[in-house]
Amino acid sequence: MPPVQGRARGADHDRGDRRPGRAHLAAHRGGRPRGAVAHAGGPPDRLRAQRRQRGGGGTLSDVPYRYEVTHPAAEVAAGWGHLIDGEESGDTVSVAGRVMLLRKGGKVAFGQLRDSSGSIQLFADESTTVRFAEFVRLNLGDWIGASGEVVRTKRGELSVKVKEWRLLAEARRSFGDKRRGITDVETRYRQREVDLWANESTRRKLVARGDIVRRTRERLWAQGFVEVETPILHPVPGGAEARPFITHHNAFDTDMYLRIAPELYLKRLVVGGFEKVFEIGRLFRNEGISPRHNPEFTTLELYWAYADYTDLMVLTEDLVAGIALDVVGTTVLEYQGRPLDLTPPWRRATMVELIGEATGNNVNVRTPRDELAQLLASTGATVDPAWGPGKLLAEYYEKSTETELWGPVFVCDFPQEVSPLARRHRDGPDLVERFEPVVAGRELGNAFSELIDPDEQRARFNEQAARHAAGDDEFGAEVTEVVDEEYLRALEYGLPPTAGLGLGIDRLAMLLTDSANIREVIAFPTLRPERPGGEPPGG
RNA sequence: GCGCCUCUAGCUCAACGGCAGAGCAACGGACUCUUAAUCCGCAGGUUGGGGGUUCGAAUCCCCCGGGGCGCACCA
Repeated sequence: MPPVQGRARGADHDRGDRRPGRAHLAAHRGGRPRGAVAHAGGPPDRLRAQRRQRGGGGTLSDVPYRYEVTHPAAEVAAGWGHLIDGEESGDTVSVAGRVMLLRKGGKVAFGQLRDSSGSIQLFADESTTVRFAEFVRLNLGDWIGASGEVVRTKRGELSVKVKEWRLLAEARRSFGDKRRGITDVETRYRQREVDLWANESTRRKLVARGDIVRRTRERLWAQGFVEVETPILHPVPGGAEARPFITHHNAFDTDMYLRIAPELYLKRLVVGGFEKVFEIGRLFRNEGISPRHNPEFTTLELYWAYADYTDLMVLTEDLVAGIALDVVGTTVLEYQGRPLDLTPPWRRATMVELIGEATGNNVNVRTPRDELAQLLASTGATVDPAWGPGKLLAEYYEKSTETELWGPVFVCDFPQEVSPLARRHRDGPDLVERFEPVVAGRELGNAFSELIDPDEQRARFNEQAARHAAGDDEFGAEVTEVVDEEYLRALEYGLPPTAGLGLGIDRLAMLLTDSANIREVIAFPTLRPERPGGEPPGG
C-alpha cells in the first residue's frame, strides 16, 4: 500500500501536490522506502541546486580537474601566527576544503574553511575577490579552493584574503545543525561521511585506529617479526570456535568459509621456517552483534618459535603499553571515567586464583563436576549437560569474574577442555599454558604455548568433531568438516616449541580512544542493510 | 533470538489527549572586520508505517519496521 501511494505522488509531482519535497523523494528514489526515509537523508536540496543554476558559473561542469594547494589549513596557522591584528603578510597561499561557516556582511564575507589538517578563515571582499556575488552564495558544506594573501583581520583572525577561488564540489545535502552537528547514532554509522564533518571525535578515533595499526607493525618489524598474509577463504573453519560465514566458489563448486582465525595457516608458516611471523587482518564471525562485537573485526596474530607463553606476556604488555605511548602519549589512561594504568609489568594470576578473589569460591578444574555446574547455574547461566569440568570452570570464570577485572591482568592457565590448540601445562595435566590479557572487564586477546604434538592435536580435533556431530553447534550445523587435515599434516613435519598471540585491534582501539562501542572505532560498522524487506522493487 | 527504551521539518529539539512549534540550514533581502555574526521576509510535516480506542491521537492501545541499551553467543 505505501509504495502505491509513493508512485501516485511521484507521478503527479509536477502539479498540484502541496508537498513537492515528498513527491520529489518518491520520484528520485523510485518508491518510498519504509521506515528508513529520514535516515536515508531525504532528497538532495532542490532549492540549493536551483540557486546554484541561477547564480551561473558555479555548476559542477565548471569544476576544475585539479586544484593546486600550497598549504594545509594548519600550516597557514602555524606559519603566519606572528601576524598582528590588521597585518598583511604579502604572502600568497592557496588552500582547499569544505566551507563550514559563512558570515556575509554586505561587501565583505567571512568563511571558515576546513580541511583534514584543521580550519582557516577565508576573508572575501567585494573589491578584491573574484565573483564575490557568487562567493557569498556558497552553501555550508561546499568544497572550494581559494588563494590569496595571508592576513590577520582587524578583529584578530588569521585569514586567507581570497582573491581567486573555485568551486570544487557543491554540497547538495546539508551537514546538519552547525552547532550540534548530528547526534543520531544510526545516521552517524550509516553516513560516516557526514559524521566525519559533523563530529570531530569521529575523525580523531579513526585516525587513532590507523595509528595503532601502524605502530603495531613498526614495533613488531623492529623486533624481527615478518608480516605475512594468509587466506581469508578457508576450506575448513578452524583456529577458533565460532560460526563462520559461508560463501561459494563457483569454479571449484565448493563452499568456503570466511576465516574465523588465521591461526592454523600462521603456524604452518612456522613449520615452514618463519620463526617470528605476524598478520594483521580481518576476521569474520557469524555471531551476534553487540557494543563489543562486530561481525568483521581486526586482529593481530603473531607466532614466535622457541618461545613460550611467558615470553608472550612480556611482549604483550610491552607492545600494548608502547602503542599507548605512541598514540595517546601515556600509559596512564582513563577509560569510561575510571583510571587505567597500562604501565608494565602487568599482574599475572591464574584463572583459579582470580575466581577465588572475585567469588570467594575455592574451585579448580578438579572440583567435582556437579559442584561446578551448580556454581555456574547460580550465576543464571544455562548449563549444558555435555560440558565437562573444564568448560564449566571457564564458563564460571567468564560469568563471575572476568567482567569484574579492571586490570590489566594476565589471566593464566585455562582448562585444556576449552583450549584445543594450546599445549598442556608443564605443571599439570588438565590445564594448558594459556593466558588472556584482560582490561576493563574484557579480553583484549588470547595467547598460549602452542600444542605441537600432531597425535594429541588429532585427538583434540576428533573430540571437537564428535561434539559437532552430536549437535553442539559451536561451528554451526551448516559446517560439514571441522578437522583440518592440512594442518595436522603440517604438524607432522614438525612445529618447534612456539608461542602464539592474538590481539583484538578493535578492542585496543576502543581502549585507547575511550570508546564504549566498537562501532566508534570502525569506519563502517556492520548494520542491517537500508531499505528493509517488504518494499516491492520498481516502486 | 529475548527484554527495556526510542523514532516529530534537512539537522538539533519542543508540544505528552484539544490549532504541530522553535533554533540552526535552506530560500528572498539588508548590512564594509565577522567569530554559533545580526536584522527583515518566505518556505519547509501522512509526527517511522499500518490498525484500533476517542467527539478529538504526535500523545493511549495493538501489529510491523528502523535504531539504541541490556541479556544470550562471541573476541
